[in-house]
Amino acid sequence: MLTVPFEDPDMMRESQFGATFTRQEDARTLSSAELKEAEDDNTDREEEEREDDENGLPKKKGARKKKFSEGRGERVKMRRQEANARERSRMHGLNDALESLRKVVPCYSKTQKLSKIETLRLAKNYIWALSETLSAGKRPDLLAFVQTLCKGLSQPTTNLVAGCLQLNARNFLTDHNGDVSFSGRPHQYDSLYPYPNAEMATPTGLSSGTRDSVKPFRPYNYYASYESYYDSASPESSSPRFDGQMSPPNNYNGIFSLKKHEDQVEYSKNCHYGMRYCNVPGRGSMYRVSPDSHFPYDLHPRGQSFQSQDELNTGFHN
DNA sequence: TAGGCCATCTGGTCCT
DNA sequence: AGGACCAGATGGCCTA
Repeated sequence: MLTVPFEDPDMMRESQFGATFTRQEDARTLSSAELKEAEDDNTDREEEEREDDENGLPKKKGARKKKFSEGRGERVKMRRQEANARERSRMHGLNDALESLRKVVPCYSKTQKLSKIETLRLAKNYIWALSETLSAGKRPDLLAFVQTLCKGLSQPTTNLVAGCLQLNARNFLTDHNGDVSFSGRPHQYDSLYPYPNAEMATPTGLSSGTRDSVKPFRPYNYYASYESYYDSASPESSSPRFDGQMSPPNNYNGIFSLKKHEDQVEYSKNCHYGMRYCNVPGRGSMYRVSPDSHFPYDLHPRGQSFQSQDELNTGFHN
């Protein structure tokens, strides 16, 4: 099926026989004359190959190829063009889907788009991190979360995440193995935990208080904290490798706070972010909504303003 | 200038 | 036969 009108001048930008045109360029449309010329070229080449035979016999086995009738040749080229158009359309659809993914993944930025591969990696990390959070049933370590997000991402992307998080990228750079390691205290970390009663497992010593326990402050051992929390596996465990690259999200939005981009309205409509944590009829929310909810990881019922997230966002947005 | 990323073309394969 | 999907090739653009 033709998904795009064949006549669509934009879609039908043609670069027959190898030439390529970018979307911005005013690529020419192959004229029928050019098509005919190309066809003749091919036919001529075939003829030459046959004539090259020293015995004067056709080089190619079998009966001499039936010369395309003009009508058939045109039809073949037409089908090629249609196939090209379909392929373009298909790839555009794929790119649209990728763009959608970019928007729901942390650190969406219109100006600094994540590459395709980085988007996929980040999405995978994001899913993995969220899954871990859910299965753990407790508040995860923020840095661990970030580190998980950055696993396998490129340096620029990691920096981007860092920028979003207002953290120093050095704090969660990857080592040579592609692992994320933390080597310093995130000075602004406390600001991410504005709730005095934070009960989740926060980086040791960083939360202003916990109900479970108060762990000693170990400023240079966050990775250990990360490992303990995500001791099951790393995102890599389910994928072959990361090529030692890591990529960072653009803003803190999807994860620790709502993204403040143009789609925010849509989020509200579609149970995006905020949930993705949609209300469950009769229960208010499918997740616990505690009065002393802790920003990054607590879930809020749709409709409630993510005030705390917004507050945090002010610090995260570039 | 090299390398990364991307869009497009193209031919092959599979499926309906 | 024709469409979807895929991967390789190619060339343009951008950035370090």
